[in-house]
Amino acid sequence: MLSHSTGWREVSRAAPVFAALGDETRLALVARLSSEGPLSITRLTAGSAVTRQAITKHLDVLATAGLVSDLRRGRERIWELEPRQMEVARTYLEHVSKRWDEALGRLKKFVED
Amino acid sequence: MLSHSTGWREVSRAAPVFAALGDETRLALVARLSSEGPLSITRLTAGSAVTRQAITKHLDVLATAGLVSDLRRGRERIWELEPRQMEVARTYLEHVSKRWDEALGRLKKFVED
DNA sequence: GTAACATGCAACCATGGGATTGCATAAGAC
DNA sequence: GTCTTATGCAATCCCATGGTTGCATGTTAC
Repeated sequence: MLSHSTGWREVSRAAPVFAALGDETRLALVARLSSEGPLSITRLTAGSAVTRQAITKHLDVLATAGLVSDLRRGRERIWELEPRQMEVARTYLEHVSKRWDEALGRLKKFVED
Repeated sequence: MLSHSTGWREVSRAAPVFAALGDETRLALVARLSSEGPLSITRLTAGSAVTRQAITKHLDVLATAGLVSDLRRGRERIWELEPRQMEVARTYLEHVSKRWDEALGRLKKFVED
């Protein structure tokens, strides 16, 4: 993909975040962490249908996207939400919506003239 | 995955939308459609590095997620943004952030008591 | 009607992603 | 010290996905 006028920098920053959120299991993990607060891997696994290892991999994906972070407490590993990174995705959507409205405005003006 | 107390319905609705947005090529398509307005397949292909067929497939993915819609104009197929579906993703992120804040609030109260 | 253009359809290929199983290691509990 | 619990690591499997090429079909232009 060539560098394009339409904010390519933003695209390549936001896409991985969306990709990380674009899986039901991961989105459910984000939901649980947001409502129940920081949780260990085994606790997160207990509420899910898949294996602990699968959950671990999903958490790694979320961590790579900057959506969660971990800290060690004794023998367990606690994961918590990193809501700042979700802002990247949210503002991106707002940005797109806004430009779309502007495009509609231009079209309307064009038709009227 | 078991039906869980944490808004599973919402999760399974929002995940496909995030998944559709989680690809650089597709996100770039969304960006172009938002800034330039409705465009045909060939026009969209012209600004991209991949094949027309690849672009078509990506548009199909976006359409399945409800993010774009198409209409025929003569021999060409015009694609335009469907910003309503992006609201689903945006409100989901807001929802998660809000619950996270509440969780922090509960934690703070717990520590203080 | 014929040429050029826009798109559709189908087969194919390579890679990555989601999930599993089995075993190893580290840290509390007693 | 031993047992149990929480996690890490690695190999493996299956399938979805992103991309391609080649050819067919429909539509506009002249």
